[in-house]
Amino acid sequence: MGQVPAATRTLRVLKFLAAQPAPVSLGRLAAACDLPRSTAYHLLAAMVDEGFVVHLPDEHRYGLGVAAFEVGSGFSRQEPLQRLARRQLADLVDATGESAHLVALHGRDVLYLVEERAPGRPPLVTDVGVRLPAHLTASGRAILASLPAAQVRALYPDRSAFVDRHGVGPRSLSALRVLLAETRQRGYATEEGEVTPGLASIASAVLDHNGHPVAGLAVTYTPGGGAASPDPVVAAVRRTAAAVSRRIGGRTAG
Amino acid sequence: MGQVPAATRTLRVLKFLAAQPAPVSLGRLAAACDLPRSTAYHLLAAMVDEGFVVHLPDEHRYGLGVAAFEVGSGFSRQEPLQRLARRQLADLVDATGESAHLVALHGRDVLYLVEERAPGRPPLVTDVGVRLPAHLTASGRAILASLPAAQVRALYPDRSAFVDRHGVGPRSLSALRVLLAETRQRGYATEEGEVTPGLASIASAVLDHNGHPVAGLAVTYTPGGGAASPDPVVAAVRRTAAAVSRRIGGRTAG
DNA sequence: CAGAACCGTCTCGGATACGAGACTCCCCCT
DNA sequence: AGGGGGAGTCTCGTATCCGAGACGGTTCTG
Repeated sequence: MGQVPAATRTLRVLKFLAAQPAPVSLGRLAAACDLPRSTAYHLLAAMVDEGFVVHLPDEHRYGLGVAAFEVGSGFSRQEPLQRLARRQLADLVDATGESAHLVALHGRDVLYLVEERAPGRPPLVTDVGVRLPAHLTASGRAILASLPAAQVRALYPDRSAFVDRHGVGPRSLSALRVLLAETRQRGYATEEGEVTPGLASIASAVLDHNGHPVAGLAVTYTPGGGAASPDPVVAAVRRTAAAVSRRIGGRTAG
Repeated sequence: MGQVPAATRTLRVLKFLAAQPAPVSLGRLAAACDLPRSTAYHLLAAMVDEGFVVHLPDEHRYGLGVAAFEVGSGFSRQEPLQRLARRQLADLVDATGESAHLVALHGRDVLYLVEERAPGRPPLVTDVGVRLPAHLTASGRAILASLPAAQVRALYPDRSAFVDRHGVGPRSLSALRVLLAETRQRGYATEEGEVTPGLASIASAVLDHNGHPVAGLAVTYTPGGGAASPDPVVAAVRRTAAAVSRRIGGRTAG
């Protein structure tokens, strides 16, 4: 648990609360975060004081407070990932002649953070701020492939999680697992026509310093559309993802 | 600092980072949060591990990480305040026959969280998700009036912070201070035609258990428009705000 | 080139924060 | 009524986390 248990636990509690659809009781929280009861009270009291948690006395529940919201929008305002990746994405576009983008995983969706369009390329459905189902996009698959299996399972508890856009793509957890295993084996993620018919993508994950994915980075192109073999694109995408990973002190994938 | 210093400090660091327009150096952070340097490293290491902070090694800066974003959107998903206040707002609308809403302060803006329209009343410019300058709205003024003076000053560092919509409203920090002092004296906040000409509002703040405002609650009406004196509305607004405050374990204002 | 300023890492001893546990309410069962 | 489960609060001793400080590296700056 590192060197600052109280801090780590506080953050874990925050993440746990953020993952809940509704405020939870202290019992569930303590159990889920593996906290002694008295410690849970200490922590929650501090979090309430700082406005990160609201206590709902007559429901015996704890929910997220407005400070949590402020922190979240602070991320959007600072755009640390955008700041880091924009230049590298532009270089990638120059090198490949194709459009590139950066996404973050958000629940089961990918959220487009940066988009660099190649001149003379068709506009994409994607745009900054747009969300798409992660399991259908190359960048989403790159992220999912770097997650522990347990987390993927938690994200996709049943078949209803597998929406599709054009009748293609995985429809079950086992199908997704096969896809992600192939992705890891291959060393990069792909998608062909599953987001937009006629367009394909190649993606790789940006990893932080303990190998957890923080973003996905992809190039979208028209397969067979005059472009040469995708091999140089693959190399460029992987190189760029590794470069961005390095800039956040992360490991380089694979 | 309560009983769990490490947790409290972690949260303070998060709030500080969230308030910065760009990633900051460790020196500035340690100074601003009044942390010993080595402690700051301990904390940041834990926060980086949990994904709440990104370290940008070649800029010597620390910024918010994706976990911060997830926590923020967790608040939006849970809607703890909305959950608490919706019913009370509906009762308020029934009692007054006027439209009512709940807002949170976000930077210098108020963000509309819940809106209950009274039947047969004109639609408002406000709608859930809309932002308006806090110093022009009644609910924003109610919140600002409950904040320590130092925080108000920090929010409005210079005249450029004072945008206006219809040429009315405070244009300087001192004018705002007078307005807020009047508000405190009066016991509730008002606004007349500063958001939309021809409409006025009466508001009161929702306070948490240490008296900090977490939301503002207002009724909007047409002044002199056939309605009786605003006194019963004032009483109803204050009663509702106190009721919501109580539901989050807060103090009742005044 | 010297010096200052800052960043990141590490060590280690003392103050203290954390966790076991006891206690009280309150609510929901039979 | 009696019993059980869970919430909230408090105490207290000790294992352990925090902070002073030293060290090395790098970047400015005069």
